[in-house]
Amino acid sequence: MKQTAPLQHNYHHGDLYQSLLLTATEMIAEGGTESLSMRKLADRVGVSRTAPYHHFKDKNTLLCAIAEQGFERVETLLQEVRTSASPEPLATTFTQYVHTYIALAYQHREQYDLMFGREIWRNGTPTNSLLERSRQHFKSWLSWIEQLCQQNVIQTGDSVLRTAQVYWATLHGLCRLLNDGIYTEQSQLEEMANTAVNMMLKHQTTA
Amino acid sequence: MKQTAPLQHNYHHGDLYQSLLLTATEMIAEGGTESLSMRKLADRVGVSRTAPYHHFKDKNTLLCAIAEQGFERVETLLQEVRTSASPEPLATTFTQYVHTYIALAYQHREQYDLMFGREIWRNGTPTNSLLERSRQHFKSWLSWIEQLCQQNVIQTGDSVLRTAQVYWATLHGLCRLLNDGIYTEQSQLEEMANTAVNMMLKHQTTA
DNA sequence: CAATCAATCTTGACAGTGTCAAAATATCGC
DNA sequence: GCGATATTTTGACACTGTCAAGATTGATTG
Repeated sequence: MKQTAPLQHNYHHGDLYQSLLLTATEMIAEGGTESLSMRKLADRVGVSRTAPYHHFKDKNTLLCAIAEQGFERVETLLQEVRTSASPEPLATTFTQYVHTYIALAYQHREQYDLMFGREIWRNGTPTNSLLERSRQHFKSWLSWIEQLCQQNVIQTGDSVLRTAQVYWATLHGLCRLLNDGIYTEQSQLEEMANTAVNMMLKHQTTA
Repeated sequence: MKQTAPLQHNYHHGDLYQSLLLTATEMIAEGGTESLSMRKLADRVGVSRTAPYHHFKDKNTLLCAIAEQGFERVETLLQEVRTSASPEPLATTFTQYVHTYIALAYQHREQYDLMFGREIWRNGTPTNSLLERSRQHFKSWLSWIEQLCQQNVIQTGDSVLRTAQVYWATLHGLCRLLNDGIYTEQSQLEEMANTAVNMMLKHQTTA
């Protein structure tokens, strides 16, 4: 509420909340979720072990906040792609999105793992805020697939919902396969993305 | 080497190796990888904390052994399906395999997560034995996809390798989506599997 | 300005983890 | 039975998340 408060050190540390979020994201990017301990984080930020607990109830809550930012990023990407009045045909736009999505997941692999990993969704408890944002993102995706179906870019005999689920699963599966380094490497990324797009767009085509 | 040794307690404990493997698998099935600690495992088997370390160098090694058994299971499934001289058309066989695979992944969800999760593939170090077996399984999958391509059950303009990778990614993505409880529930499993199969089999069909 | 109150941060503590080193024990080949 | 070897145990260490109690700081009110 106070906007005129002097920046920096308006309290003990300043904006510790943001500082924690930022540093934690860095640490995760460097060495994954496991390399992030609340104690090391506090150390790196320069506060005592338990200081973070006044800004994040849990380690889980902190992780949820980071995951949430990841969802914001992909949501932004999706919206940008959808609203960009590109002269390209919609199929091309879709293809580009797939490539960008996979590239993004690879670029922020650790955060991506966090977004969909068991750390939050199985062990931990997703924050309401995170739940909402992730659901909203899937709705955006669903809505786009619906549009693509209506405009005959995607032709499927199955329901839009199922199609959206399976298509996203394909995308997600590719990302995991890549991120986990199983059966493949990043160099094959482009080709695999193209193959995936072919599979999706030519799904039940009659010509 | 000794086959005639009296069963049970031929040493301190008996066949501790197998006992550990079995109990650990149980514990994982019950509460996931995180609920398995070396100490609790030792407790449950009835030995001291560090006894397991004479049979498994690491917790990592133990986990790899469990994951390996998972790969053995799916490999067995794949071989059975392929060699069963079914009167059904190959497309039907493929569809059945997809359903069974997903069902299996769901039934042994924690073990499945272990097989492909970051616990082993990122944090830990996959055992040579595990590496080999997982690679061999992908080869089997690749070989099947190749066969299906040759017999025109799958029609794709892309390379067999890329097709196999993307198809497996789709399958895997579905399993994760399901296992992690993101965007979907098990009740939608059948339909989603069908949608996925449709997408794969009608990939670039001309009729 | 002084006093109160709440927000923030620190120190101490606890139970839990993986795993190494050294000591104890049991089994087997001779 | 003896010595070697495989197996198990006890003790210890550094690390984790997080709770409770106390100390410090900032904002608020009189």
